[in-house]
Amino acid sequence: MDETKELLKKKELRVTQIRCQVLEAFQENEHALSPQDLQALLGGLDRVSLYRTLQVLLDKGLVHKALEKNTQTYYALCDSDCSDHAHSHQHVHFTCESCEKVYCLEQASIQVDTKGYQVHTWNLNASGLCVNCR
Amino acid sequence: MDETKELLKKKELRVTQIRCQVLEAFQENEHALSPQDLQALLGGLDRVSLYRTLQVLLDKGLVHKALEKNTQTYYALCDSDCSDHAHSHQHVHFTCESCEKVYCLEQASIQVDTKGYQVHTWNLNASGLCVNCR
DNA sequence: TCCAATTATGCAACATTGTTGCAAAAAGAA
DNA sequence: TTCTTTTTGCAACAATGTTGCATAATTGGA
Ligand SMILES: [Mn+2]
Ligand SMILES: [Mn+2]
Ligand SMILES: [Zn+2]
Ligand SMILES: [Zn+2]
Repeated sequence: MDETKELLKKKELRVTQIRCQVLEAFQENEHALSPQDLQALLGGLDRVSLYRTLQVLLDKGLVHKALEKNTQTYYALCDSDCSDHAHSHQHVHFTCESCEKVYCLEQASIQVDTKGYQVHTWNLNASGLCVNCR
Repeated sequence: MDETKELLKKKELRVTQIRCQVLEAFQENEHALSPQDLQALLGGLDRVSLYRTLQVLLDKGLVHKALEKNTQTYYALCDSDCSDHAHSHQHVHFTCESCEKVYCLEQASIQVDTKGYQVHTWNLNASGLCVNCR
């Protein structure tokens, strides 16, 4: 059985064409994807269905929002230990100025002192040159 | 002469009503403002004129984008040493989960190790409780 | 103070992104 | 296959932002 089918069944989601296609697109790309990227990759699929598909994958902890920029939202696959109620995404998101891809840097370490402001979550969007373009 | 008029003249911008109003709104609020906030504060001014005004203030280094989230862009006053070609905004932006205001934390310190990715600029959006709501 | 040149504003129209309601289609269980 | 439930696709709508163009305001100088 397909890997994507397994993912969906584990989350008790129906296996549909669009969900498989979207998950496969993520698996075939190491960088985050915007809804527009997905539309281009998957060839003119319905916008509404795509947004609803992404919402379902978000809700079930299969993808997460990697970057929200300029009305352009990017998504990336979650870690296998993410679930409906426990999304843990305290990692750096990196936009390459050369290839314009958005990467999740799970391994990056960060230390912040916000002096009086009590931080619950943070979202660090860095940009520069990725390992491939450097 | 008004403080806002001086700011505009220093940047060789014409002194107009909408520019003064927008700058005053920023001066009277310690937190960042969205175009929608400004429309509400300044009472139904034209949307197009507001966006063009913000763009001019951006271009001249009078304001900067504090946060871009969910098609909602916030702006805040620059430091006095910002100019057309030298915007320096490597500071933390903080969204309070209680009062929903967006603050610039110039004093916060941050250290990131992105292991192989060469960071030119970064944008840290933290959320939690601000000093007033804590 | 008024004029002329330049710049800024307001309006209409449009673009993009995303959402909602609803009927038709597909998926899953039996 | 057949039935029930869920998902999809379409139309319509909403919010945010942009562009072109005519009108209005600003500024420097007569
Ligand atoms: Mn996740
Ligand atoms: Mn600035
Ligand atoms: Zn790159
Ligand atoms: Zn607060």
